[in-house]
Amino acid sequence: MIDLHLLRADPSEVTRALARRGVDANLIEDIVELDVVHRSLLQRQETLRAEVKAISKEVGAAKKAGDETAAAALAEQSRRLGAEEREAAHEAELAGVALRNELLVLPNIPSSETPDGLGEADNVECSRWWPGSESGAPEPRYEEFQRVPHWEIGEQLGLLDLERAAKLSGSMFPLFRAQGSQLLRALGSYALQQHSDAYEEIRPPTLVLTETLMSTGHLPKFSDEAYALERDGLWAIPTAEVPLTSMHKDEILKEDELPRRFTAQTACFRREAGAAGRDTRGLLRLHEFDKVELFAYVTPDQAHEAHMDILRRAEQLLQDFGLYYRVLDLCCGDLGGSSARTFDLEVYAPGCDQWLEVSSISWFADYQARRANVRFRPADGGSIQFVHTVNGSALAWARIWAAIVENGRQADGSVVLPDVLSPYLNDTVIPVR
RNA sequence: GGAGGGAUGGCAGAGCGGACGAAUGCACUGGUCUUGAAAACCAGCGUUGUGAAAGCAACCGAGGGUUCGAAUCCCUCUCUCUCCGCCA
Repeated sequence: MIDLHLLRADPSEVTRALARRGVDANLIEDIVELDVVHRSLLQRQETLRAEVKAISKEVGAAKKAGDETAAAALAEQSRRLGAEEREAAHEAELAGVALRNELLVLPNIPSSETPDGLGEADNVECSRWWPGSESGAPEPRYEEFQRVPHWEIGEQLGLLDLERAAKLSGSMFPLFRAQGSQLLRALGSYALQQHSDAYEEIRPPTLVLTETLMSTGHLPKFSDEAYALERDGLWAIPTAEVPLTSMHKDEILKEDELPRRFTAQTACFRREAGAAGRDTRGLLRLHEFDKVELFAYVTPDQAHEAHMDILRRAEQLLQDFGLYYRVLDLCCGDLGGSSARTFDLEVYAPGCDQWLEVSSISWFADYQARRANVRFRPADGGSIQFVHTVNGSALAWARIWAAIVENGRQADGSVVLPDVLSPYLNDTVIPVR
């Protein structure tokens, strides 16, 4: 949610900023008008309420003085005003709900640093890395034996059983086997261990309340994207960002306990409703996948550094795995609705010859914190304000799994895994069967 | 799932129709005293909405109701504690 005060104070500035991501100016005008109406209704109600309270006091005084006639007359007057107040309250309530509903679907204001642009094609590539790139090695070239997609390798070596997965859950659900499953576990363990120096490890619930999914901005706008358990009023989380953002819901933190950093690995569930038919092979797009998330509540001053820390850590993991990747600075048009600025990390998978998005690292300013009502008390005694939130994947494992397996394929068909994973594996070589 | 108890300010805990935004204690902040600290004493000490301000309004788990008036009475829900049942 963006700040209503900001909208009141400078509607044209908000309109200009949101136009960068294609929001219609009329929508903002409507909200400003609704706000004026809402406040005047609220004021009318509160005035009536104050009168009722004042007269009620007089009733008590009159009764105490033994003047029953006066008391009855005052009570009658108060009753009439009370009826009026209820009516006013109802109107104010309706206006308030309408205002809130409009505000909830309004996206965040993009950072001034976020590049202009309307779609994917306008994202800015900031950097590329590949093994040896620091010391001037040329961009990687791939051997013919690395040009085998992971779903074929997975089947050949008994690492992946998508056919049986479909039998259980339908398409786009993975089933890892043997060393394939171990690789997945190793990836998660390695990452959580790497982050444990500064990020508290959390294992949150995977099913959450509607309001929890509201806080991050996934609802109300994107309900088609999430799995719902209607009978119980619960939603399957699309990312650990969701429970982490609401962990301190309705709390006021102390400035000196910020930043608070968390890391969590969870299953992530996505209906991928709008993506029917796209990237459906193998592990490219799944309804369920495991992901380690990095998250922090910060002060506005700490936000930039915290955002960069997550980016650095995600990149470090990719470098540890020796993967060829690029960093994209998402333009306004491709930015998620809650985000002010986002970097995407894409890994090159030689077997399917595609860049795979494996991380999305975002600064939300106070947009999510306002929805989740997470605030902090400044150390200098200033007034309470909303925290900022930042988060990013480090990393989304299914696609990393695919990239590692395709990269590591040897001429004989076996697969060599990154050395850094050896403490978590029996063997870093997956042999031909 | 069944029976019973509970939910009040940072914490503990009183209040159980009008004088309650809420006693008291602890914690915290400022002051006096002291070379400094402790103790003692004095003062202050929640959040939100609205407003230029004074002020007005809301908040005693949440939502609804009764009443001229609700922290206080009634209903529903949530969470929690104890006991029973079931279960990884």
